[in-house]
Amino acid sequence: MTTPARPAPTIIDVARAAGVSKSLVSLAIRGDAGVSDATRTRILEVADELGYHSNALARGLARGRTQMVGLLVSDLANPYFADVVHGIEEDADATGLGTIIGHGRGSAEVLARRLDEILDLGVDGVIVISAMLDGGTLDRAAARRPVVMVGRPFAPPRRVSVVRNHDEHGAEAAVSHLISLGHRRIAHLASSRRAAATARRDSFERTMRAAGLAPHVIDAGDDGVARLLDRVGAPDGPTACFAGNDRIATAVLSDALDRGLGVPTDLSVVGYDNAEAGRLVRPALTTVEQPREAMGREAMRLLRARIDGDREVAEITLEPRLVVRGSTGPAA
Amino acid sequence: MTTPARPAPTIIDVARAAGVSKSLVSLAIRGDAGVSDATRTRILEVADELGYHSNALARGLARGRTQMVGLLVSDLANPYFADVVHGIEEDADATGLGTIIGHGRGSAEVLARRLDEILDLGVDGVIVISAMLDGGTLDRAAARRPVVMVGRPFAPPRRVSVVRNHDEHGAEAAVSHLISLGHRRIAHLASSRRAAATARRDSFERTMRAAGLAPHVIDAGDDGVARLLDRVGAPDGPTACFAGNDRIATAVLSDALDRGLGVPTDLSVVGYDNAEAGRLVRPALTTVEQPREAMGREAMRLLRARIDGDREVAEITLEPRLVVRGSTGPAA
DNA sequence: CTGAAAGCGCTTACAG
DNA sequence: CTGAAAGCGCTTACAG
Repeated sequence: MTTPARPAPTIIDVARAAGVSKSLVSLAIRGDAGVSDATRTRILEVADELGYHSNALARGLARGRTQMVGLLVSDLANPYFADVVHGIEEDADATGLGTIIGHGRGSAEVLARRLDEILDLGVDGVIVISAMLDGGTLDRAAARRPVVMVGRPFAPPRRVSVVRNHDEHGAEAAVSHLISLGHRRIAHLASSRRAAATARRDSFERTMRAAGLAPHVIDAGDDGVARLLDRVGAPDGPTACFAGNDRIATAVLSDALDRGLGVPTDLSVVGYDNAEAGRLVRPALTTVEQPREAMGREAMRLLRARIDGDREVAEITLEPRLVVRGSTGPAA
Repeated sequence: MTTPARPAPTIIDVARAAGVSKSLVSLAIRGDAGVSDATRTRILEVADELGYHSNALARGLARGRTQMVGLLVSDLANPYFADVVHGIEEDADATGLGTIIGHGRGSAEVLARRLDEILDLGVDGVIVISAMLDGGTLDRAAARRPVVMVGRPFAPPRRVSVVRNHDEHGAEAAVSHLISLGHRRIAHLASSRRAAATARRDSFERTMRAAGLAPHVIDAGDDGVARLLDRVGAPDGPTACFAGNDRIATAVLSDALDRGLGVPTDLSVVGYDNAEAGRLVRPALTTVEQPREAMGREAMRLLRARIDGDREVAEITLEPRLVVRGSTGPAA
């Protein structure tokens, strides 16, 4: 029916209606001391009646600060992001900062574009929850505003603070758990070539060798799950599998059950991430949990410090923990 | 090391460096005709060298348009949103609009706050992917900018366009499927008291009665799943269950298996939403799929029309479809 | 405690 | 094809 035709009331309309100058309205609305209580109350009432909303564009332009931070995520569907964002927003809410989210839809190119758009919008800082962006892109962003990354870059760009989990410790915990259950032929399904995946893989190999066992690594892409399952039950086949993330681990679980293999009787399975799906499947998934909300909170702390003028670039590594459920059991 | 100390170059810096007036720079950057190719090229080169970025705040303030739309979601972790957002962004990308996402974290109050923040930021329109917001809040937003809602409100606010799926048809398809498999004692686990849930429940009851069967409805909250499973196997106990959404359906599945019940031998289960988890669990979940990406695209189409001055408020209902998997089978 | 003035970085008619 | 000027809605010293 109606379009938002009527132009939005401005500070001038409020000033006129309240019979004061526009600077006074500005002060009153921002809660500045030095405006009498009576006047402030009256001005706020008038503003409310008129349906006045402060124009954030004009405010940001005049102040050079928007009190907004941008959150860049590469993939909304991945629940990992939801938890990190939760941690970030808890801190942001408590410190009076607004958050807007930009979404890369799984593409580094789209993500970089969103990053630019959000910087153009004048946010006071940015948290990139993704390891997708290359160093150059991150560094160019960091030249404009403070940038914190949650995740694990290959080489931390000079001007970007990083919050990540200790992938080596997480992988070690997963593999040690399997070894302590008596498994000796353990395969690793590597998730990707990114830094976190590489660290988990390296740690898998080190932990196996330290126990005097031969590490066996399979690339998860290109039918890796099928190739793994083909060998289960063979004389020298694996009795356990450490998957690079929960998505792969749940695929192993589903496909194993579809083949009539028992989990954990024929194959023990460990994932990484503690995704929600791992709690729903049966047997429920043993996995490594990153402290996602804590990572978000730390990232926001670092960003606030940078926004407030701290020049220090930091790197924070948080400890993951093993969550044991039904998908792992004693070796046959 | 370095802070983003150096103030960002403006159109004036570019003008000076290129030896032209600042209005000319503005025209050249926006690709206005009426600037010679040679001049435009030179100006763009200079802008690039200087690392110039157009200030979206200033641009938006001057033009009254930001070419940005706001997307409000109540819960990032729910994959339903990711697909709707995907559809929206496909259209937005193709039509040159940017998108920023505001996140309600499961709270109507937080969501309403984000909605305000994003409107203050001067977006050209808003898509609310949630049925959480009350009519008053939506209507107040619609008084400021065009608003489209994806989901099902109880009473569509006068000024808000709506895109939703046909819950009645979806529920009917689910129940008819069970009836055609020979089930006669079918229970419905109602998910909430919201409009979509109510529509599914009503349709369940109508479909059952039309088939001469007695509808049995259980509130999913408050241990509803346990109360349902307690009765499975009893002489007059249910042999099938239509859950109001996939989250509930997968809980039924997990809990049934934990109790040693067979699915679908002892109990057939149907969900609603086609969430990813339903594909991962075993048996995989039979469910009703909403055309989520299409709903997003339609919402964006409606919003663009409104932004371009169309005053028509529309309501679009898309058809869901049944996805049959392993969790449903013939009645014993 | 209050008001007039300049400025944030851009766009947009309007003259040349 | 190019330049000077006003204005978008706010904030911020600066005088009173």
